[in-house]
Amino acid sequence: MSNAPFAAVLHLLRAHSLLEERFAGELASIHGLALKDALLLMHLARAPLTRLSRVDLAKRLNASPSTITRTCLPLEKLGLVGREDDQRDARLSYVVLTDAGRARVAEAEATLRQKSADLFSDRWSEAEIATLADLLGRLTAGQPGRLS
Amino acid sequence: MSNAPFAAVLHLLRAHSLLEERFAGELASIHGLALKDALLLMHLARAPLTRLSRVDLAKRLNASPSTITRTCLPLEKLGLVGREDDQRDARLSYVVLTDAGRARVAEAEATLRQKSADLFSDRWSEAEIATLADLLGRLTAGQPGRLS
DNA sequence: CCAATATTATTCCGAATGCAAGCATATATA
DNA sequence: TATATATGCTTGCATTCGGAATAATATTGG
Repeated sequence: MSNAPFAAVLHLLRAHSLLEERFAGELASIHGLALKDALLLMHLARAPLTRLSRVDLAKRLNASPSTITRTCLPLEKLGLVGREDDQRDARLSYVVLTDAGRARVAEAEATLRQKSADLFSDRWSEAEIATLADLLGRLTAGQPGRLS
Repeated sequence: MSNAPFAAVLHLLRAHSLLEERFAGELASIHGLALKDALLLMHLARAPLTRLSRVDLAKRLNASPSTITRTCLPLEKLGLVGREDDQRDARLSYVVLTDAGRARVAEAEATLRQKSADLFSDRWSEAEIATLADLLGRLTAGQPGRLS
């Protein structure tokens, strides 16, 4: 039996811890956003009309609807997202990115890009990074919530 | 500017969500262990004398010492781990794997290996899986808490 | 048209976590 | 030796999260 799948999973779990440690702090101190906040805003920024329903956000973020509700509350107070009711379905209330939110997520994303680059700055060739991105992308192919 | 580092990070975050979703449920229902419990036991199983101090466990699991204390409590009640005081340093209290813990972690690890293999059962060559494991391993090289 | 079911969002509650504080012990320094 | 500092662990507190229950609305099937 091959050991590679198990090793890949264990290393992925460890790498995730590393990312949280390296990214969360600076993202919060510079932009006032938790990593999950930034990901939420990034999903909005990439959505048509820069808005999504809460269940849609929940699926993309692998979170429960209650988490989305609570996560959005502070973002609303900060004026980064707003609410829009659907004309045809009174149950839906979209989370929509405001202009301030658009600006903030652009800044946060720039920081994330920079820190992502830093992560590979040592002993990584461009081809290796691309291979890693490709393989990880295949792992989540067909999943909702792809964020490119 | 290359987009590969950012794509790799985003895909890694997504892949981690996928793992949690696919692994946590079955691991809990079959073995009565959360994923973090299993990882803790696996670290113990690989340690000399199958025991580690709590701060050591905290570093390896990227958790706070208080989390380790509280995580170990139920495992103690289940008889999977025990306590051992250090002869020379009265501050230390090792978490040591019991025989029951050794058996349980072996079962859980077998399940994890199987589910890891399942994760790549479609459209993945052995070489690709090995490459992914290798690249992820390089990402966490030099970090504490490597688990192979 | 009406009843049954499904969907969306929110709130409540229990579980898990980190930080800060506190306690006990060990090490370093004067 | 005596004091100051560092280390290991635990506990209290605040925060975050998911699941269940709830409420409002929509859809489906008779």
